[in-house]
Amino acid sequence: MTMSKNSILIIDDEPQIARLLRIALESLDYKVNIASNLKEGISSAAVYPPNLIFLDIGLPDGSGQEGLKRFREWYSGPIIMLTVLDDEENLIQAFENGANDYLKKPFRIGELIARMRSLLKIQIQTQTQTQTVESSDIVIDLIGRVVRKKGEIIKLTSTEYNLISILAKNQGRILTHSFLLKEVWGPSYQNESNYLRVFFAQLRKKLEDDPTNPKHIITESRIGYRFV
Amino acid sequence: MTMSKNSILIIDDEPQIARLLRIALESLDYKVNIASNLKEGISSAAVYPPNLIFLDIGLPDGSGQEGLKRFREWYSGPIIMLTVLDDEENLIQAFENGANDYLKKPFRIGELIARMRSLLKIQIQTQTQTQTVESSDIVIDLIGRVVRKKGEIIKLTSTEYNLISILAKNQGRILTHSFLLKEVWGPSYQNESNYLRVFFAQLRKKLEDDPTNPKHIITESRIGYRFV
DNA sequence: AATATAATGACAATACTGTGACAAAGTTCG
DNA sequence: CGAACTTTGTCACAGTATTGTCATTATATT
Repeated sequence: MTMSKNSILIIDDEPQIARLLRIALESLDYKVNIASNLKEGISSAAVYPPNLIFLDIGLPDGSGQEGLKRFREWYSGPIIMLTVLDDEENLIQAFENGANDYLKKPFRIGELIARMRSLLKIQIQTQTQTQTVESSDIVIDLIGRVVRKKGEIIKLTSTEYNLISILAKNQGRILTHSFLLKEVWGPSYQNESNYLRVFFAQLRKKLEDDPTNPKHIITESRIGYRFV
Repeated sequence: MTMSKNSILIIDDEPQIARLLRIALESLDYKVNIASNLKEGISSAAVYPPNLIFLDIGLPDGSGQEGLKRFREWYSGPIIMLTVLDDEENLIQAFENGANDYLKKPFRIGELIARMRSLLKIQIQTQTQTQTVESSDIVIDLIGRVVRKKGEIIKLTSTEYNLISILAKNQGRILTHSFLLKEVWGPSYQNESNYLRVFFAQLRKKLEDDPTNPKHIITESRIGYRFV
């Protein structure tokens, strides 16, 4: 398996910082690439997309904020900004531009690694990629919270939408009753499986051509439901 | 019970902090709930799951770290820890326990909101690994609880799936009658080996090309069954 | 107050499991 | 080698648990 889950790109023009990071990260088995300016960083990431980027704000060939925006046009992984400026304005700007964290130099290496790991665990959802799930004539727009059938917008209540969106995000998988109840109603509702019956009936009435013969919302008896 | 997109739960025993946050967040149209201890916070979240939680580490009724762990048993949304301690050890522990950010009091409200928004944009990954067991044309997705044969989903009942999944997890190994009965039906069914006969017959009918000549579900006479 | 949405309970329809009877295959032993 | 025995496979049916449906009440939302 050559696809590593742990490739990190560092874009920083201060060699001591870059070296310090490389040593720390490589000792934890991360693969580290270093770029000393934005142009180099972008082309490195284009050739070999890393799983996470450290981006210095004070780069010689352009502001890091600009670089951040340019990365966000196509790069959806986590980006951690590094900076000597402790300027709230700058920090807010960075988050607005799509940064996932913002660390002030000098940073504590333990903190940096903890924050990096936390970001590697989660999945970044960028504004650019319109996350939709499609199944024949049904399209679920997870960002717009809109469900269409044959192009027509189907009006769903909030609970109905919450339910179908979880199913859609896990298309093809069976989701158990208790999981669905936990996700939509909260952990204290895990035995109220009649809620599911009622709401899936409504969803099928709205989404299926023949609600008595569902082709999308499939029940898996004694287990749960599945969306195909 | 409605699930607005912007409900925030604050768990903090300092009323001034909670009030400050409430004012700031409500002015941005977030719905704010406040709990002054862990127990209250957990039950509030259980009844009305928020989209993000602020959790103070220094709570009166138990360490915030403990609370964090308890939340992470079921709550998958973002959690931001608040603390007066600037202790790296504590911070690392928090991230290991599943925190998504860690802010030191007194915090700057602009920074707090920028970090909160950044977390609300992303989606915490819900165990989206995909453990599968394959055997020529049969693929068993252990997380999705789905079995495919030549790509087609084969509809299995819950008992059928329980049985085949145990076999799949122990691919190649012989599993005894009593072991299988114990695992699927419970320890008091260890002599009901006719159950196995019936259910394996059904599985073979669904999964084997020629059920009378099984190539995957193999009988080991007088011992048990095996999946290859 | 009017409307929309959610929760609840009762009942019918359906799917699944358990059960026993018997057939087929495999094993033991004279 | 073949009869007696043990184990495994097959089938159909009944009992049971789960699911779908509907009507009604509670709760939010406007």
